[in-house]
Amino acid sequence: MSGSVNKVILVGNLGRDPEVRRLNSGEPVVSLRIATSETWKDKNSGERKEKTEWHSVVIFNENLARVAEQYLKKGSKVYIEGQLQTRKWQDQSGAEKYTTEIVLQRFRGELTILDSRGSASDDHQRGDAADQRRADGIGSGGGLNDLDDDIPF
Amino acid sequence: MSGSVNKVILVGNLGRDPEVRRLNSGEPVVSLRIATSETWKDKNSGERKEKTEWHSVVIFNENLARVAEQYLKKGSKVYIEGQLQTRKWQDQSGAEKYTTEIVLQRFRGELTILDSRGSASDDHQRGDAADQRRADGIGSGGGLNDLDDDIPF
Amino acid sequence: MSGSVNKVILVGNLGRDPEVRRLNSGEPVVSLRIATSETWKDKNSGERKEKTEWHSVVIFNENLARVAEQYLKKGSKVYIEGQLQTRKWQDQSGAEKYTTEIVLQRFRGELTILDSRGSASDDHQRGDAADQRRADGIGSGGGLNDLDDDIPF
Amino acid sequence: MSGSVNKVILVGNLGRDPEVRRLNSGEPVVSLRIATSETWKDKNSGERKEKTEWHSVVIFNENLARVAEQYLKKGSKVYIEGQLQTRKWQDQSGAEKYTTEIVLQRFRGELTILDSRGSASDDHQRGDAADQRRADGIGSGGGLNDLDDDIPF
DNA sequence: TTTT
DNA sequence: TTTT
Repeated sequence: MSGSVNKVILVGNLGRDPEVRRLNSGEPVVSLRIATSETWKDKNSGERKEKTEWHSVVIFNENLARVAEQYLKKGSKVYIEGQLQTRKWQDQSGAEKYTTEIVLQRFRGELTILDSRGSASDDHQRGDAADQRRADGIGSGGGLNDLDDDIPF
Repeated sequence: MSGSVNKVILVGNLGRDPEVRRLNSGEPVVSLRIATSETWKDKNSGERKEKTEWHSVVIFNENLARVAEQYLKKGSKVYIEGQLQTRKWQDQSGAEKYTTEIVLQRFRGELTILDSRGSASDDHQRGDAADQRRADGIGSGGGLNDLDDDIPF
Repeated sequence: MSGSVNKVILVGNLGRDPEVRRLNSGEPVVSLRIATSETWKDKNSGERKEKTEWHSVVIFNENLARVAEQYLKKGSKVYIEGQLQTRKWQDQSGAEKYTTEIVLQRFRGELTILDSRGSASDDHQRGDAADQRRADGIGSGGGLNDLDDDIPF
Repeated sequence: MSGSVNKVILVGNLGRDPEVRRLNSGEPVVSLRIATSETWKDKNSGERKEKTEWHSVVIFNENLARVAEQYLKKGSKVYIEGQLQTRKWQDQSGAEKYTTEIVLQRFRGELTILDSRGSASDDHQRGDAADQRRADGIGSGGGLNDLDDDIPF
């Protein structure tokens, strides 16, 4: 159809470390599990309530997949832009299932890291400045190198 | 979690007429089935290809539900803004299923009619100017009345 | 700054035909003037009111510039995605002026044509099917050709 | 015009503390100055470059204005959703000027605080957990009170 | 199941 | 004027 738009914008936190698969071509495909949540105060009880929604994100965009692999981990806060896609599959019993994912296709979508720590629940979180510069993708010093051209943030 | 965003933006066409349920309170809840699609030219075969994605939209926002009920029908083109929500349910065999929908909560979301054919809930779609003005929500003449205050487009 | 987003989404109509300039490289740069408007009913007078906002859009994205040049004209309805940019300039008297535009940079932004007529106020609007297919970018028949690979809708 | 959308989405940092004016009605109107920026590596020189864009945001939405007043300050990172609006005015010499702003109208727009330092209107930014919970709008303990119902994050 |  |  001409004239259609299919866009999802999420700001949320990773519930676990990114999962990386490789295509036959060697390109990484990264899956993220992202939580968004809303809080409100119940009109009746006066209690503060919270509802969390979990989103499955799949990154085929090669540059963004590499950024996700290198810089994201459990707890990271990200801005994500992708499109909705529903896949049909069969579980082990042969039952039909549908899964809806936010997909960042090749050359499409956006990913922006919103925290400068890079991590929340990491045991080994180093806080030194060099590490920080790497995590923010602005390190031009030694080491980041071939990824450096593509860092989109 | 503080600081999260969960937003879907769709521009697409209705695959069928809106479905209207009533809450116990009498408020309408409208379900839409919306198609978005992409076309591209296959690099190898040179063929033009198309992939259509179907989206389930549920409108709890009362004003927008009434607009959807009155003005949308199969084929209508709309701009929709809502949030992702995944529901768990059981089919008749007791198997667990998940369905992801774009939800327009009470007082939230947006719906804008993008074609000017518009007017629905009507077997006799007239093309006259008055009808058009109603379909565009700018009719101030007789008849539209109590909905008139709320028309969001 | 790491972690920033600058995004504008417009759905509106062209107030005049696109203006096309050429860079030294020969690439087209297309400027659009787009109207969005809101209508509401005045609480006191009960009158229906309307306010129109005009937006200046500049398309550096080469593929989208060519689509705009070929398919858009006064009255066309479009979905546009770009970023805000404010330019400082001097008028003939030397006074400082600022202009804020929605810019679609090279390889960035989106443009989707939302009407299938392509035009509103054209004297020569042909309505034949072939013309229609071209206007919607899905014509694979004769003539569209070298643009055909890039048509983004 | 029916069927239009005018939406701006920003993620950026405040360049200075919010400015608060009061309407005759006593409602606060808050102005923000927000920076977004892009960095890239120059193809030729290999240098890392950065371009910052500054945005003027005006919040008429009463709840969001109060949140901005209470929780934002220079350096805060926010997600903002509003609409473009261009105002004409005259400088002291009588020259015509235009200013384009991102406006959050009454009952419209969104504001989400993205950093957890957050808490403002306070010279003594404490880092304790209770303070953090308030800054994140999830504090249900004593003290936040009348704003508490409206906190949108 | 839409639209082109 | 921010942020990295």
